[in-house]
Amino acid sequence: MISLFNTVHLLKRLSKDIKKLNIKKKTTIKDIANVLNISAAAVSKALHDDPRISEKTKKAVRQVAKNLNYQPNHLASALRKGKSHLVGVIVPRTNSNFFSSVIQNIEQVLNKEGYNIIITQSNESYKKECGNIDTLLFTQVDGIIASMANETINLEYYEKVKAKGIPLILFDRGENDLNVDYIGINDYDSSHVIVEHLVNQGRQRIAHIGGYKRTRIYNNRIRGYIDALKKHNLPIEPELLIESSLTIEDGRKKMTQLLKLENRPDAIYVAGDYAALGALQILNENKIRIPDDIALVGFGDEPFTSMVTPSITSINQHSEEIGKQAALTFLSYTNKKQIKQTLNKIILDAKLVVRESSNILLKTTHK
Amino acid sequence: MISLFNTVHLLKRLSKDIKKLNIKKKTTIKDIANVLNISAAAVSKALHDDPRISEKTKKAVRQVAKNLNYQPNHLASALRKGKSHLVGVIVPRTNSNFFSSVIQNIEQVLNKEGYNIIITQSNESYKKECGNIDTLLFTQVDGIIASMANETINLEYYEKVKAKGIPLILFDRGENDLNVDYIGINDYDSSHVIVEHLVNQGRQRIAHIGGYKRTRIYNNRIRGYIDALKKHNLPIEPELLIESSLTIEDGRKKMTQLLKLENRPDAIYVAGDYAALGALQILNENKIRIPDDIALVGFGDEPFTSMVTPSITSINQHSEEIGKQAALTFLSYTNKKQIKQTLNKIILDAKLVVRESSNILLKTTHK
DNA sequence: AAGTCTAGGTTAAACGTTTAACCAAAACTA
DNA sequence: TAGTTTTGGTTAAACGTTTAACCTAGACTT
Repeated sequence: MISLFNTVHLLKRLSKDIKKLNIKKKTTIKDIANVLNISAAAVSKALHDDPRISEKTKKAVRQVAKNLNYQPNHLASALRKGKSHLVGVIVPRTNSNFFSSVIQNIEQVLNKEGYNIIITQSNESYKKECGNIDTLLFTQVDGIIASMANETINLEYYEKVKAKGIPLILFDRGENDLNVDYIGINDYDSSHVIVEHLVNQGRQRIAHIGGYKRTRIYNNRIRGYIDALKKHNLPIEPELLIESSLTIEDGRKKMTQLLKLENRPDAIYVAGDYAALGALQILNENKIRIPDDIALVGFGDEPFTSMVTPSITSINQHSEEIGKQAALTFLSYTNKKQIKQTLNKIILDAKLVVRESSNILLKTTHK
Repeated sequence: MISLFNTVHLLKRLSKDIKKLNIKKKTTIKDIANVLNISAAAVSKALHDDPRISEKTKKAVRQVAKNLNYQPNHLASALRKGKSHLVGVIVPRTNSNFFSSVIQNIEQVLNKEGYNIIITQSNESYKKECGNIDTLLFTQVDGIIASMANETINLEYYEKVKAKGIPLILFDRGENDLNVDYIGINDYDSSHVIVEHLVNQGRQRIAHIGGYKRTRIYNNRIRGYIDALKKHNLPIEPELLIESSLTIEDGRKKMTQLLKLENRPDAIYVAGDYAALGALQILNENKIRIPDDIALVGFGDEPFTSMVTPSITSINQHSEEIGKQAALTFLSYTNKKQIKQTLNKIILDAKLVVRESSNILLKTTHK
């Protein structure tokens, strides 16, 4: 009996020892503690520069940590502290200069503070977006920075995030009803700037291919367009105001539609660069001179606006600034223990980048 | 004395109770256990469909979990199991159709298996890339899928990943020396396909604006270009083979350089779409007819290749397939306990997408 | 000399799961 | 009927940190 017991016991010990030898276990705080003959707690404190640990010990700990190639186990500390130091980011797609630039800037700011980001794409689908939110909550992110899908109307899922008590920050595509922080550009004013520019170029019949009215930002652009026309005493004609999904294809379709009008516009303001590109293609294909016959203005300042012929005038949305501000807004919550969203709307002024498609002087110039 | 003790004790209890009441603590496995009067372990097993738990109990557990809105704490299970279920992805930038599409497909495949991805960008900088790797290792990712920066020559950091014993999978930009899995297209063959196409179009002097020779994929494209010329008995002239950083600007520069030649080429094969765009701009600005005077072929099938005038023939790199295969390759390691990278190179055949810039017949056609 | 600080730690519990090892009762076996 | 399986769990330890609470030796007071 004893012998059997001993054998079993021995085997157990043996397997444990083998494990120790074979699998190069990652070094932990305990390993450091063992080497220095102090407690693990002391090591933890030393690494966090706690005032109750002597400078001598701290130095020793740091040295041994380096020697053993110690990498703190982020999961353990996250579990203990109840914070994952992960921030979720939801965008319609990364494959757009605007979003990828925003993300890059969010990352830059957050990395400095020890946060990492998890990027997810909604592909403009509400369903996918809900899935993204679930995934992020499951991963225990400490906050979510999002730009909503075009489709999203139901805010239930976002309320869920708020209910969890983790900070939620929206940018570009947001909703006032949610009562959370928002960073974006002044869409209403941008329309004014564009109309003003076109009027200065001598245009009188300005059409607008806008986004979905139900999406707040596009609605603002439409309102801005209308008010700006009023301001300049230009007629507001329903046939010149078209709602679009703003894809390339739809841009082509809506432009074709405008060309069929008896009284054609002499300028088109498109609420998105991709649709503006579609419009440009149709104009080119129909040998309509840009901007001589019809001027064209897009929105978003996507890189391709300067690549196509003629290059397209567009609105720069300050993606860098938006990303930075979004990250900073998140960080402003991390200190406070009691999370209480105090509304914080940051509205940036957009910048018009004038290119060939709306400026006759630029047309003939070639670098 | 007793009274003081009691007071202190009471205060402690009180504060604990207040905490319980006030802060809506997330429901844990224990809460479910309490409700059902079973052990936490049983709940855990029930949720994982362990055969040793009765169907009745499982149902009850699932029901209570739902009622209490239970969300498993990913950090805790990750800590316990030693896996974070996070996969790191490193790309030069997300702001390119190729990479963003690869990422999207990686995500799709991994999400299904319960993995999330952390995307980081190197911006083609070796230094940033090292930082990315450190960050990912710190976050305890279970694996890394990467496409290396142009700059990267020193493989020390990647060796570090291998040393940690976590799977490393490279795509597009990889290095044979690392001896890890790789998924990419056949660059050498792609060059053959392109040259073949141009020869079929009657071209005799084919130039190549290539990438850096030290980067394996660009080197392969160059070798393919040379061998294909040989195969068709076309002369190999050093002045027609140019090394470039493949940015738009450099594309412009190198194209300008080619136009200065006494004996101009009648076709240009550019190893990247952005540089091809730069070349296109120069050709357009110089009123050189494309493809009549000079045909143009790019590489990468970026969306803008079909947006510009004329549209640019290019090579589609199967980003979807690359992403999927990379994810699947990672997953193939997650089952095995002993991680032993068994070389697994997946080389896909690329597809030539012929557009106006290299096909006279298409030139006049408009959809 | 007795009391009080202070420096520099130590101890032990906790974060929420998972899992190896154990166990009691019921059901089967021969 | 005694022994063996099976069923359906339970217990307790472990993952690596953090942190509140405690401790001790020496220095400082008065």
